[in-house]
Amino acid sequence: MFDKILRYVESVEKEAIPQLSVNCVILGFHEKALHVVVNRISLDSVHLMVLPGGYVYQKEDLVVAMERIVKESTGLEKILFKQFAVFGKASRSFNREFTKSRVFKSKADKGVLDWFSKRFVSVCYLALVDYSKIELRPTQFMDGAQWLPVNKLKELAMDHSDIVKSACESLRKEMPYTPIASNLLPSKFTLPELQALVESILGRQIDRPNFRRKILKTGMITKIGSDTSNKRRPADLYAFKHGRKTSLIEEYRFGF
Amino acid sequence: MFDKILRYVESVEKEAIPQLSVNCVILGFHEKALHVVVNRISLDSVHLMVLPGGYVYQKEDLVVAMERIVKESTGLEKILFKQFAVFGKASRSFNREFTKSRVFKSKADKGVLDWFSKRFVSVCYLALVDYSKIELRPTQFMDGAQWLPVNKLKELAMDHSDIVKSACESLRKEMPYTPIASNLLPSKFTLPELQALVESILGRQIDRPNFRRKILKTGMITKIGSDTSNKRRPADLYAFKHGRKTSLIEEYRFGF
DNA sequence: TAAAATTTGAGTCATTTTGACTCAAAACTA
DNA sequence: TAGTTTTGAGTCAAAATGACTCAAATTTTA
Repeated sequence: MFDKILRYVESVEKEAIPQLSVNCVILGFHEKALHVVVNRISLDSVHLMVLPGGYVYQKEDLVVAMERIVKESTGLEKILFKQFAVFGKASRSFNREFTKSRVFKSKADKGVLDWFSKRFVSVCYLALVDYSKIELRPTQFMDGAQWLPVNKLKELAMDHSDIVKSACESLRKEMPYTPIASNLLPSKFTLPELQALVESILGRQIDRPNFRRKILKTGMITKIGSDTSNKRRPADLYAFKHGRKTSLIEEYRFGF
Repeated sequence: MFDKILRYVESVEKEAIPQLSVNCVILGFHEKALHVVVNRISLDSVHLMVLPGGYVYQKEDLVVAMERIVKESTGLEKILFKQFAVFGKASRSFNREFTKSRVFKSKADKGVLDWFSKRFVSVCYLALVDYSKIELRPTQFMDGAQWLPVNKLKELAMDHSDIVKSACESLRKEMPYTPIASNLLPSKFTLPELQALVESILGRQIDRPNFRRKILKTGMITKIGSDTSNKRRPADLYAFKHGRKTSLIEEYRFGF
């Protein structure tokens, strides 16, 4: 069991930059809450919750590695992303996860222990995707990715919980400058939906009439029809004027 | 000549994370312009202009490596810094600098060529320092660091010019949220001095009376006396209320 | 030595933006 | 049909903004 993984890891390592990894905080918006894609690694009865990530191949651009990793987990290409942090403490390895587990203790051979003790520097990206367009894919040695709401996030392995926190911080900071939301919503949406998204990113409530006034004045969205609705009074439908973005460009300024 | 360098590099490499480097964009403010610290590597008659940088040792935190590099070039500790980008294209090496130079072509042995062809992923930090407190130090194999104004920057080696540009972009974005300036100015300064700094970061002029009004309303600075002056009407002296910062915390909000 | 020029500090004012509201319309509920 | 919920539209006082003018303090120059 461990042998198989170890052989796989070692074969990948040969073509990759050693001790360097990419981790992706893939964020989507669902039921009025930000969600993040988390993978579960199962080794016998031990389960590690980790962010999607991996090595960077020698002949692969860093960004291409990131896009490959996002595609592996979500199937999506041409996503909006941002490099927001690098985690690189000297003590940064899976060693703690390894040694605190009895299963690892008993069954592990030296090779696995070595790999789990290896120091990694991780370049972290956040990726914003349309929740409704995703079909999560199990990847090799991962028994299924899943969406978890970021605010009620369980403990992830190593420092991956910190990475998610840092990603949300970064998103919140970027918010006032960019039409970020266009990548987290379906192409057609209502103002209340957009407001719920902005509120969940900023982490605070916004007065509804004021939100409407401000967001419309930026000129970043256009009304494209009515209705769709389900409950109560039908809401107007809007779309971002320039569609989805794949890079963060300062175009509009607004602050809440 | 090359042998000596090669032996040095190889000895460092053994204790360091391979193919990973840290580069620092050390910024200071002088004569109404942002300046950046640049090192000159001389190998025979070939001169490379590069940003201060280096390896990360296996037992060294990433941030500690960055601080070590800044200290090597400027002598300063406890500086304000920010990780702002990672440069990691697959083609990223000094190979071009190597092959385009006749001196390298004729004299180089295989070891040097190999090192210069090695792909590096560089984690980039910007560091904000008080220009007046710096004494630039020559480091090993570097014949002297120097301050260069960022807007009339000559071509640096590899992609280091792009790194500087990216750093300035990042600084401009951070500006409205943080008392950044406190680390780029002497502890006592006049409002016109502060304004010149802010203008050089934002890259545009600001109305003087309006600047005064806004900056005072944030409450981040206090008047601590008069005069010092040199020319014309003496200006009031100010200091940042909470001194210098070593981390970027959102405390004040203002936008120009 | 007085007038001019330069730099800094202080103030005005119309316009815009903001934040906290109310109110009505359109649907569903019961 | 009355009540509830959700969305869209509007009001209004206070604050912020941008474009100004003007006076004070100093040096320059004539």
